[in-house]
Amino acid sequence: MSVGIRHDDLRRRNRAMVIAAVRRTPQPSRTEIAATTGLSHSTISAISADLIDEGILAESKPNEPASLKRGRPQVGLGLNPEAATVMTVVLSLNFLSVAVIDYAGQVIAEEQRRLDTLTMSRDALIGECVAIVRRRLEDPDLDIRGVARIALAIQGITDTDARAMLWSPITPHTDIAFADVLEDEFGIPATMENDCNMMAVALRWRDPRRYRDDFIAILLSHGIGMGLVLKGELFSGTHSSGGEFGHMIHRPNGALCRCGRRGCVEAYAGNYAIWRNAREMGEDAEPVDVSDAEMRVLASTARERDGPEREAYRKAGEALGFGLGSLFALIDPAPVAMVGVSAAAFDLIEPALREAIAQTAGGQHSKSISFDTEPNELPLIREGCAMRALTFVDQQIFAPGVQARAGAAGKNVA
Amino acid sequence: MSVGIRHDDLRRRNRAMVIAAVRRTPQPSRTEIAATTGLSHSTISAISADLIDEGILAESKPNEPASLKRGRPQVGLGLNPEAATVMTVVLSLNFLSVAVIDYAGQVIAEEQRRLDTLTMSRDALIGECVAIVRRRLEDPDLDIRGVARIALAIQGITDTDARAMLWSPITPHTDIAFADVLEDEFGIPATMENDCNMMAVALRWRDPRRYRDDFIAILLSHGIGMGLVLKGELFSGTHSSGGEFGHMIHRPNGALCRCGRRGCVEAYAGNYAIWRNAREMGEDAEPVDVSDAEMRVLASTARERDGPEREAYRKAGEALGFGLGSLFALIDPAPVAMVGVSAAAFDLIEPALREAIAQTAGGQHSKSISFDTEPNELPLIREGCAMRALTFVDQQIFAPGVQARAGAAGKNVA
DNA sequence: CCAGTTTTTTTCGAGACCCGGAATAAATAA
DNA sequence: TTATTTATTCCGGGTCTCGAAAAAAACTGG
Repeated sequence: MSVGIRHDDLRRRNRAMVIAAVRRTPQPSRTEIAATTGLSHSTISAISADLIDEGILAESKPNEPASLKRGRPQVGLGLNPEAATVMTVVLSLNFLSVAVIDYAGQVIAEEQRRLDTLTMSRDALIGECVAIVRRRLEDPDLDIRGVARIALAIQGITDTDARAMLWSPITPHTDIAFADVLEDEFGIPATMENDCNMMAVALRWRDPRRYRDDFIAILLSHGIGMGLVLKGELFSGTHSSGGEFGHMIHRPNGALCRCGRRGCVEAYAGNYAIWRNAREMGEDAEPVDVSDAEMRVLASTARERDGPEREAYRKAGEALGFGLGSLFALIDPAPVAMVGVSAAAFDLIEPALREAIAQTAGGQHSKSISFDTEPNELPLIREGCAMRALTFVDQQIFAPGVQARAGAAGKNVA
Repeated sequence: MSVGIRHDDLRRRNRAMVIAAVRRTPQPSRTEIAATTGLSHSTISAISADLIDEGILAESKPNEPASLKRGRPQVGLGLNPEAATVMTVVLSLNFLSVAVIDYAGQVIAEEQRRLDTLTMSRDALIGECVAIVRRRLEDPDLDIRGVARIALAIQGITDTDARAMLWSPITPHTDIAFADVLEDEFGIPATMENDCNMMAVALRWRDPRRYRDDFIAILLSHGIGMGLVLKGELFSGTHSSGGEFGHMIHRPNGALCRCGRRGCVEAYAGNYAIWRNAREMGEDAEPVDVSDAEMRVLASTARERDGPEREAYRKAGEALGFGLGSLFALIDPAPVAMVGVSAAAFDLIEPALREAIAQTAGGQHSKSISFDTEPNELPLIREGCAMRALTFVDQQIFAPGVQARAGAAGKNVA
């Protein structure tokens, strides 16, 4: 049941909109902001004066007088880097990394650590996360007046409220409320995000032209994950982070998947699936970890000669193609970004993928569907987390009067 | 790029909210409205006074003084039936039906017609629609001061802007901009809706408890269609009405589908698919029309004895189950309503469906997924159209200041 | 170099809206 | 009849946005 707009909401929303406009565009002038938001010049003037007073925005120095135009030169507004700080925590297989980011989005400190996530106890895993955050918070080199928000990303399924990890391939433990743990420990609002969703968020900030309102980010790694932006909003399931593209059914009762079921897309296109097909181990072979280096060797072998390696990539392409076809039947085609180590082998995957997709209802214009590749997922995930945390700060801290707690409240704007 | 909230938007939105509150609840008092919208009593009082002045709302007579409570009795507000009129046009296989609905949602006139949609020329089909609308508009018995909006529903794919039918199984013609045709002809705003989406809208109005924020309506008829509500909003594709559940891939290179491709869910669960399996005609048999009566006979045969009929329903259940499993992998499980003639045979479908869904990632709690059945789709579609048209009137006509044109503007609130 | 032109930004007054609290209205209970 | 309770309206105050006008800050050109 949607709620009425109270009078004081008005200013709050318009403030948030101004901040968002400044974050989106490099150095917008007040006039530009007025144009994009549709508000009057006077309003923008008043709001930006407030924001500058509060130290959230700053006028940029007229260092570039390359105006060339006639009238009064417009003065650009920028985010004040010192207005706030956020922290990102990315937890992936055997790897934990945190970064401290200033309000303008620059990394000001980071730390990375290898650990054995698969065998660690639940408490040890949580403990490592808490410890690494604490080390960054207490770093004497840094004058962190206060971290305003922490965004964690993990490979796996998270809940809709962005509080907890429900299930993850990197650890045998389930239902860990990381967000609550960090909030209780440090008193800083935190959210728990899905890695592929963060990839999608990052892609949108990196290239808003290509990744605007509707697009798909697919992680081709050990498992297959997806982040989906529809109508400008990050898509999530009704209870969980959803978008488990890798576990759509490709062939009923087909190959054994890491999730224990059969016939999932991942059971044909995940690293372990490509590996066992290339080694002709059979579709029921127990999923094993394959290093990125091994996958790269596999890909070059497949490029060199026609053999089981090439066939394995073909099968992966087929599974991805039919899966995408089914997805497109539901949401219509959209630009796709392939991310992760197997994205570097997309040349081996693409032919079979396109052939499969052309046989589906969603693939009617399969020629026009465009794919982009990005072999390295980690930087994307970190960037996405940073933007997500900063966006929360924009909306909640600097546009006061709204209840905190992420997820439901914050309308998943990517 | 979202736009700022201007000062005059505020009243407009809050007016729309009050109207929505009155439409949702039977006879809410001003106090109740204040509670549900979160606005103050004074504001609600002012807005409702305006709306009553304008003839949009009306105070209900205190015909039921069954107050039982102590203080001043609350006076209920209701929609003034004469405030406006809308028209629904439902176009299905060989059948055209229109209804005139008052502002309170009561049918005040209707007309139905059989026609041979499959063989009609494009112009004849459009002509019939225009003619039947014209007859209702010019009906001398009716004092229609003006129809404020027309909602058309058609079986098939429509575009995101709700202007045109892109493809439909009921006619060989494609890309008919019905909404534009009617707007040009009568000067009344019109939208073109997908039949299954309207089913979902209607279900939500009929039973808001069960069908609240997330649910699925599946049409089991000649073809398989779906209407999907996620997070309280009607789901649509990026370009088309989307949600083509029937054309998700069940078995790559499997049975021949009406759409010309192979292995779609519909090729196992559509009426024609069940029919050809029951008759053991093979999966490549050309799809044929099967009457509802014939399907009912088939279902009772399947109930009586174990044979190809029962096996056909089992296969349908399996396809629907794996399809739902894939869908649930993407959106998480949600309540499902099965609508249409084969919903009456859901007892034959359900066992295989549940078995299949249990083998998928989305079906983890398959026991708890609840199915409801409704054998008759037409009344649902009509109701959905009526509510859709009325909601548009609520938002656009009576809360002025917003650009007309449906689709994009009107945020698909179900 | 200074007045005119152009463009951006700020200022100011007016109007609209919402809110809280007080006042009023309309019923029941005693 | 009076007290009590609940619903609705009225009123004063505060805040917001807007449009128009003024001010600011450049450039242009004689």
